[in-house]
Amino acid sequence: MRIATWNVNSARARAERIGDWLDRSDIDVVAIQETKARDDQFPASVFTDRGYEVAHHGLSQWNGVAIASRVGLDDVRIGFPGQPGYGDPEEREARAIAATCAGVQVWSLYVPNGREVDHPHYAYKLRWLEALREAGVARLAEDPEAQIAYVGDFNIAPQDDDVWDMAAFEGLTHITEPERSAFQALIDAGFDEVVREHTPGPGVYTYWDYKGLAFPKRRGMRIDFVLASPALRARVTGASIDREERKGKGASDHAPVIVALDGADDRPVDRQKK
DNA sequence: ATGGTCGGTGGCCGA
Repeated sequence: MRIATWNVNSARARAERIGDWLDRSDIDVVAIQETKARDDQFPASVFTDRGYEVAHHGLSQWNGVAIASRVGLDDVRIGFPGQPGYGDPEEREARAIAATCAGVQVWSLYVPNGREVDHPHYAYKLRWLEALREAGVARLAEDPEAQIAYVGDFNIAPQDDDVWDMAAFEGLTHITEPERSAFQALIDAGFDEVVREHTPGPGVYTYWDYKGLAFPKRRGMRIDFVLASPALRARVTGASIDREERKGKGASDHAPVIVALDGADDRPVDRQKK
């Protein structure tokens, strides 16, 4: 089984590219972030026309998350227990959706950006991550064998090598100690990050800004991850970052990130169709 | 080449 996560930066603007990517990528489950659509605007047919079930959660032109699966899509959940809102703690943004696909609970997560270190959005980001950790701890306490994948755009570069130039990020979000601690706390809670060991850096990224020819200049960031509970972590056989998808006109600023699990239809990641 | 990012929106904001 192959699970992917991809911040598409608008499902509508990216619909044709998403379809083309599905056609060539042999993906069983894909978690999508930043659909930038309400449910009534989401182009579900991109997925259903190709034999995927899809669940989408979008409240406005901001955020928006989805999961598509061709191996079953059960027990869809909107938001995680304790997920805070921005400003009004009761008003949750469309940043988390989950579904159980072939026995794996996949969470498509769009972690708040943080904007600036002294901005309220930054404190919100840290609150949001801590609440996610608490929800994960509670779930694993209930069922230590649960196969849970926390996947998506974490908007954190956990290591210095995860940005093209640390000096360029002085004073900015994504690389601060509290953000990195919040990410590490998820790992310490039992959700190991499984992509890096199969895609070692430096210079390996999942996001490149649209501005300033960042992609051709190889100025990127590694901010999209797959975190796996212990039972799921034991099944991971490989991972890859589809850097090709960042190329050309009409690309998202994020590349898809793919993880392979053991299973009857598994095949080596380095033999995947391009 | 006197510009040099997108997307959604509505006449700017968010990333």
